[in-house]
Amino acid sequence: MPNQSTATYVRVALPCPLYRSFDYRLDPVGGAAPGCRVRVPFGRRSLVGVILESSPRTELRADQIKPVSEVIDARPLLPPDLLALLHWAAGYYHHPVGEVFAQALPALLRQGRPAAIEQTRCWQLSPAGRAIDPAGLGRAPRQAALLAWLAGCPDGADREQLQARDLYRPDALKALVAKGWVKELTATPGLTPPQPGGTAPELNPAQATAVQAVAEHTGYGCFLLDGVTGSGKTEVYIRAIEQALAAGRQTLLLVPEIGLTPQLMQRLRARLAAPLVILHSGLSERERLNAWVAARDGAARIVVGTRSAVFTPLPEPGLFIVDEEHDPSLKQQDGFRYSARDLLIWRARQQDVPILLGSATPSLESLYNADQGRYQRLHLPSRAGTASAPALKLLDIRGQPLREGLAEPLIGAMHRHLERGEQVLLFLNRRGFAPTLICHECGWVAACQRCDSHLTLHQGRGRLHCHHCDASQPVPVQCPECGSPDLRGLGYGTERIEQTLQALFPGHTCLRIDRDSTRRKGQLETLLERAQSGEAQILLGTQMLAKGHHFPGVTLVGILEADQRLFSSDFRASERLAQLIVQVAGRAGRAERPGTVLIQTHHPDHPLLRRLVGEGYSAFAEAALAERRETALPPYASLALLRAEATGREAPREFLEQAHTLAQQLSGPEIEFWGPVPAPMEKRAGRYRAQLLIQSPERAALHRLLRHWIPTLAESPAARRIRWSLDVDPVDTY
DNA sequence: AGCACGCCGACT
DNA sequence: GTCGGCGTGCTC
Repeated sequence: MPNQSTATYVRVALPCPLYRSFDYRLDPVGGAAPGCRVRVPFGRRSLVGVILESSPRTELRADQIKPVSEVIDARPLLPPDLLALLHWAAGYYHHPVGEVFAQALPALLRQGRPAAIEQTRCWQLSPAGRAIDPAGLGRAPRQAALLAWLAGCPDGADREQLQARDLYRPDALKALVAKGWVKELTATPGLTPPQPGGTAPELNPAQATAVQAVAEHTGYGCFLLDGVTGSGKTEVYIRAIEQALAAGRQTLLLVPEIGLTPQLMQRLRARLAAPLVILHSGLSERERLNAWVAARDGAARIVVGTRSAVFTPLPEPGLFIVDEEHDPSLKQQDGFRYSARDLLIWRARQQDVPILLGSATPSLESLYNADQGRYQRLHLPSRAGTASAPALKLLDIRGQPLREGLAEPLIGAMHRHLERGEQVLLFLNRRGFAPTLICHECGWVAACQRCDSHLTLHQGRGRLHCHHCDASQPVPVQCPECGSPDLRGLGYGTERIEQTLQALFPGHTCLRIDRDSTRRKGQLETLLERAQSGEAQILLGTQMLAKGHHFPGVTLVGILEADQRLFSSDFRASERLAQLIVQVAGRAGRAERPGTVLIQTHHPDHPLLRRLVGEGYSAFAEAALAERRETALPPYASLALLRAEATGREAPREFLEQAHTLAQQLSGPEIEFWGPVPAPMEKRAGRYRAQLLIQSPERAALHRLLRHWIPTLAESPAARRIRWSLDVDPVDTY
């Protein structure tokens, strides 16, 4: 080999909030390529970083440079395409490059552990064990508990999983193995073996067209798959994944929250005969590392994960999918505030791979991009099985008598549907009994000490709770101001409506599904099962009920409060409300029995609401986009939001004022500033928050400003005294 | 972020 | 007389 260039210096991304990388000398001259991890001295510490590039030269003097203490990876941990993605993301979101890298890696890799799958012992119920009733093991409660738990783990459970539930008892396990009820095996947890068995339904013409469009496409292309719940998006995903598998390619599927989509996971597992790994927040660090390595080495052919899975390296990518692309949880809401959807689109273009964005209620951004011809729109018009979508109706409750929050026409409709043996779903996005506790004598209201908010009365637990900071206290027996015992709950939460429903419909079972009623593990599943079996006829719930689960027996949906979101200060509020209404509506009905959706409102003349109800989501989106154009808001302008918070009220404002002054010097007339203003809820969890909105019709101009402004800001003394962050393309403004 | 250095209040 | 408060400086 002639003249092999020997890189002597490496540029390293280190996990610290600094907007630059650091150069080190690589002493035993030799191979450490970009993407390898190194351990380096940093100040008085030793850190693990990732090599960004290597070079035979450096601009630093010899005495300014330290040697790499250890090269951790002989071969790059991260492939060049992922380095490029992370580098680009750091630039686009104006976030320190080392922190971006740190976020992208599983914790064990961040700590310098080897990128290797660790086989672990795991325990699985044997067929004999399956026949045993754990309740019969009265004198061996530990063994009984293990049997009961393992019955729910078809793939077995390893030590870490058992320990997490305080079930790990070596003696008990040994005894169960000796009895032949449990098998001990060595396995790679996480890499689920293929076990297909589901049958493929026939595609309707729209589905077939969609699958064909993706299959015939070579290279990058972005497809917006838009169709109501039940129109068969999942089937399109499955067929497209099958095509990718057949071509020897991997698929990456992003979902908003895995815990909320067990039905999707079941279907994928039942249909796809290829190793599949899942990446989500519930995994142990070992499970996460195993899944990551399986994906990177190509052993996993399908990767399903929540937003951070966008950073999973794939040697043979063939298809990217973002399910529920409009969902705000695809955007990280603290620290490195990236949009997993937007990053995956960038990655698709860079890796020349088709990407499918699916939603029954596409984001206005995506609809706009489709209109502009940047995305190809694939429309699934009707529910598979050719039934009409549920009819939406506004229920004008102005001046109407309400029975504990329910209008008479809604109660009447509920009676009619229940009498026909059908189910009813009520949606109220507010848990607890009442959002306010007020003294009937003097008007005193129970307020949170740490937030600008009222405490919510939770009658079941006899406590007052703050839904913003999680503070909790017992309900006072008398007013702390005037001593009156007459304290009353004002307004309605799910707990209270549940009580009302039990009184109004004594012959029917009501299930309340919210964060309070599903706190314990497995409770959500139990409740959903009781709902789907028809054991309960009335389902009442919050946001939790709006995602993922379909209730074919439900023919009437009531949305109890739509109004608060109509007049929110957040410019995305009406988009969110429309998405929520359509998503909730989509929970109901089946082919032969389309549902009805009644929306209680004090504003039946609200133009966007009327548009949604009268003409559907697309028409709503068109009107909402026109409004965005007039007000120069996304997607017709680019936004960034600088947030600041501190324990004092003044410090965040002062920091933002300084930042504002600096930014005005750095920018031209094409940039507009709004603020600094206090956040809509200024005090939250004991901290005062303020924000400065930066707006520009030109994305490039906005980014030119941010590129100079943010690193300068980070070094300013004021920045040390407060907590601050930059949100590029914010999804909400509080 | 960490971690050290550095100069001012209440404690053995 | 010290222990320790957090301001501020630096990290190849």
